[in-house]
Order: sequence, then C-alpha cells, then structure tokens
Amino acid sequence: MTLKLDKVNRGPHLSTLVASSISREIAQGRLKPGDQLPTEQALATTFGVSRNVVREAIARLRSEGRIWSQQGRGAFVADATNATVLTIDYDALQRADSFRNLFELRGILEVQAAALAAKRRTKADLTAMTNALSGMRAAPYGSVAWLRSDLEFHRTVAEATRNSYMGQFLAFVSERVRESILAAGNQQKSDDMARITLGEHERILAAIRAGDVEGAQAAMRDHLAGAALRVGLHEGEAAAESVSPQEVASPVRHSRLRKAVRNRTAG
Amino acid sequence: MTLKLDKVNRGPHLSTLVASSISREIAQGRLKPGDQLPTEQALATTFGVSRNVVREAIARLRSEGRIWSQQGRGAFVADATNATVLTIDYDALQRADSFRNLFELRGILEVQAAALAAKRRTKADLTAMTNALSGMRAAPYGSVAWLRSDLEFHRTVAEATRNSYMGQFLAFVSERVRESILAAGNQQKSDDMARITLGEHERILAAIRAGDVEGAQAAMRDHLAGAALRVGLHEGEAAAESVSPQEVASPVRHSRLRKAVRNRTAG
DNA sequence: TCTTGTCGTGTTATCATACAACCCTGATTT
DNA sequence: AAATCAGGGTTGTATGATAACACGACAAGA
Repeated sequence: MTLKLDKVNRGPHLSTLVASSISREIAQGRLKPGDQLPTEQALATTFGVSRNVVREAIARLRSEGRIWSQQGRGAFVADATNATVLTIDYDALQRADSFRNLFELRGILEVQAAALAAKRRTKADLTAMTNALSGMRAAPYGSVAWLRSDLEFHRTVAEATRNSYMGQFLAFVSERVRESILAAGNQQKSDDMARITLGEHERILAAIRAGDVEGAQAAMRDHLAGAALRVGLHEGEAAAESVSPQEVASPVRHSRLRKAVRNRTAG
Repeated sequence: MTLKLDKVNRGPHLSTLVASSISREIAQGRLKPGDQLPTEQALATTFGVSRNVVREAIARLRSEGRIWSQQGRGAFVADATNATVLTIDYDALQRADSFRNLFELRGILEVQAAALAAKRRTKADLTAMTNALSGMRAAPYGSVAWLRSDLEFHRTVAEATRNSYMGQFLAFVSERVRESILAAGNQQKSDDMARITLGEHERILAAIRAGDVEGAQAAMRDHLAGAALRVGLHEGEAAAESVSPQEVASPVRHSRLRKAVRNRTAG
C-alpha cells in the first residue's frame, strides 16, 4: 500500500492540511473502508509534523465519521454510510455543474417547502412572512437589509412547514448557494428587478395564505426560475423546471453559465 | 458570563465530550456568535483535562464551522450560517415527531429524485436498478443481503438524477432514517411483505424505465407510504402523502396504483 | 491436543511542559 | 504627535512520558 502522502506545506492550521490530505486518500480510494491507517507516529514523521497535529486531524476525521479509532488497535477507515455529517466542498461549488446541481436541489426543497407551508402555516407564520416582505419593500434592492429580509422570508416559509429538518437543510443549502453567488459576484442589479422579485415573493405569500398548495408550488417555481436567470443560469437548466411534472425524458440541454461561476478562489 | 460547564465524566474520548459540551453551550445560546471562548488553559482546568484534549475538541468545532480561532487572539463563536457541516442529532431522532419529520424530508427527496431519474436515466442506470432488484428477489426478506440490495436500488435511483448532491443528501438522510429504525427495532416481517415491497420497487423501476415522470413520483410515493406503515408511522402522517401535488393538469392518468395514499389530504 | 494464563510489544489516549508565532496594549523614544 | 519597542497573554506546534488497551507468542497445566 503506497499512499501518496506529500509533505505538508505551511498554511492555516497544519491539522487542517493533514486532515484534508488523509481525507483525499480516502476519497480517491487509496484508502478503502476497513483499511488501517498508518500509526500516528508514522503519520507524524511522514507529514513532518508533531504527533499532536496528527491527533487533531484524526479527531476531526473521526467527528466526521470518516474514520474510527480504538485505543490499542489503531485507526481505520469507516464505511461511507457512517458519515455522521454532511459537508459541501466549497471549491467544488465553483464548478458550474456543481453549482447548478446544488441550485436544483435547493429548488426541490423550496418548492416542496412552499407546498407544505401552504398546508400548515399558522397565523403567526403569515405575519412573519408579511413582515419579511415589508422589510424587502423598504430596503434598496440588493442592499444588505434587502438580502436579510429575503433570507428571512424563505426562512419563515421553511418554518411554516413545521418540519425542523426542512428548515435546517434548506438553510444549509441556501447558504452554500448564496456564498457561491457572492463569490462569483455576477448578480446583476436593475430597478426592474426589485419590482419583479418582490412580485414573485408576493405571489408566493398569497398562495400560502390562501392554502393553495399547487399555487404555492408554482409561485415558488417561478421565483426560483427568475432567480436562476438573475444569477446567470439558463432557464432550461434551472431547478424549478426540472422538478415540474411535465414532459417526459427530454434530452438534457447542456447548460452554459454566463460568465458566472468562474473561480476566484484563493489566488 | 457564567458558562455551565460540568466536569466531564470519563467516557469514550474526552475530546468528544468536551466538544459536545461546548457545542451545547452554543446551541443553547449561552455562547452567542461573536463571543470569545475561555482560553484553552481555562477550559482545560474547567473540564479537568489537559490542554491537548481541549485543542482536539476545538479543532473539531472549528472544522464544523462553529467557531473560529486566531493565533494570539483567541477562539470565537462563529455565525450560525457559517456552519460548514450539517449534522443530525442521533438522540433527537428517538423522538417520534423528529423521526416523522426526517422521514417526511426523505420522502420529498426520494419522490423528486424518482422524477428526475425518470427524465435523465441512462441505460446503465436501468441496468443497475434491475440488478439491485434481482438482488432483492434472491435474498430473504429482511436479510442483510436484502437490505443491501434495497439501499442499492435507491442509490441507483438517486444516481440516475445526475445530481451528485441529490445522491449525497439522500444517502445521508436515508442512513439516519435507517439507523433510527434499526434502533427502534419495531419493523415487522412477514412473507407478504417481501412480495409487496418488491412490487413497489418494480413499479418504480417500470415508471423510470418508461420515462414516466408522474408515474415514478406516484410509485415512489406509494412505496414510501408502504414503508411508513411497515415502520409504524401512521398513514396520515407519512411523508409521501403530504407532498403529493394533486395532479397538475395531467391528461395521463397513469396510476394503476393502490389508492391507499390518496385519501386523507389536509382538509 | 486443547485450554488457559501470563507476558511483551505495539498502538492509541492522555498528560505535562516548553517554545514559537502572533495579537494587543501601553510605555518609551523620536 | 507619531513611531517604535517591550512585555504579557493566547494560540500553534513540538517533544517526551505515562496509562489503557489490543493482540499475538509462549509456556504451564489438563
């Protein structure tokens, strides 16, 4: 077993580098589930760091469920299904196809959340949504306050599903999507957009208030399709469309991001 | 700031206990975003462990995005949105309502995954699904081999969506659900169930093969409703039912499915 | 032959200490 | 007044030692 473990170059937190290096070994299959890792001492000398650093790295991997260790035996690669946490690689999201996939997943969750919200919303939920909309109306388009109100609106919708996991997942996915959009920095602003976006939200709220399940789904789908355009995703590829139950087995038109998600990662 | 930090009782991995203790402080709001944590030395004496253990705990929390630290300054609680991982508390899942919520979320993802799979599946996908079904057919109901084939079938469906995040999320959620079911240990086995469950899977595959989006959704919904019953969830509460989109103007009534699911929508 | 108990070795878990790198503050110097 | 520097406090890393545990080898006894 010749693991390809490079000496680690200085950076932020040696343990982070060691952890991701080991993580890569696992992801790329050089370390398979059940395999025993080299001893801490061996890893320490291999990476050229202290055993302490190795232990911090291992503690991290263990908390992620990627490996497990037992005193006196050693550390072993865990089964993939044992992953106890869900992570989304930031760098991977810079790739257009990854971003589109995550956007699609978000769309699915948002649309179904809207449906559930239309069924289960309470008066308090509706008030909260209305307040969030007022916040958007009051703030200039694209401003920090506007964005906060936007997030707040979607959060209240998720909360109205009365399913905490829905809120948790949606918040997680949305935040990753938002980060990626900000990193790309290509959202276009115009005066029209404020009105359009606001209108989309209002229709969602109206449908949810009316308890109109289909309407809420459709309104949310519209909103996400609009958001996709605004972010530079072509409509045909947007999430909202792909989950709408209509045409059968249409060939997937390959997408093109406008200058969208080009990397500007470190450097 | 009087943090309620109990001395840690011996158990599996001190760093784990320290980490979850700090985590709890954050979750319960005694440590708010921006707050500075006590120094490592202080935490070490507070918990009655060595500074090394505290560092492993902090390394873990940092990797989860819950805190950030800077050399020479200290460690600080991060904003909630910065959480880079999504976790599901195992204990919380023992509560019935939490379990039902997670099951509902899983249902949403599975149903929409089936829809996407019906659109995008390749020949290879269909072959893989068929193989998984054969595996189920060959194995005794409830056996390890059977369960593995079951998981494999759902995995292939997720893969056929051509959306890696869908697979990732679904695998994560399903695994948590499965764990919880096993822990409860209340799944009932009978000879009929093998046939029924197999039939449900076959209908899903048939719809996906035919590229029938609605049919795939409906079949998957049926399957999940059945699974919910088998696991002891009341039908009315099952996930699959609550996301049913009430046939959006579809001329094609393709369901020759049992209508068990369709009674009792929210009224 | 089979079982059992002991021991030695290797590994992880934890502790303790020391030093380096860095931040912050405040006094000193220019 | 501004720049510089010294000092203490904090995290980051290194190193060595000890305890707890797993595992195989090996001998003693049945």
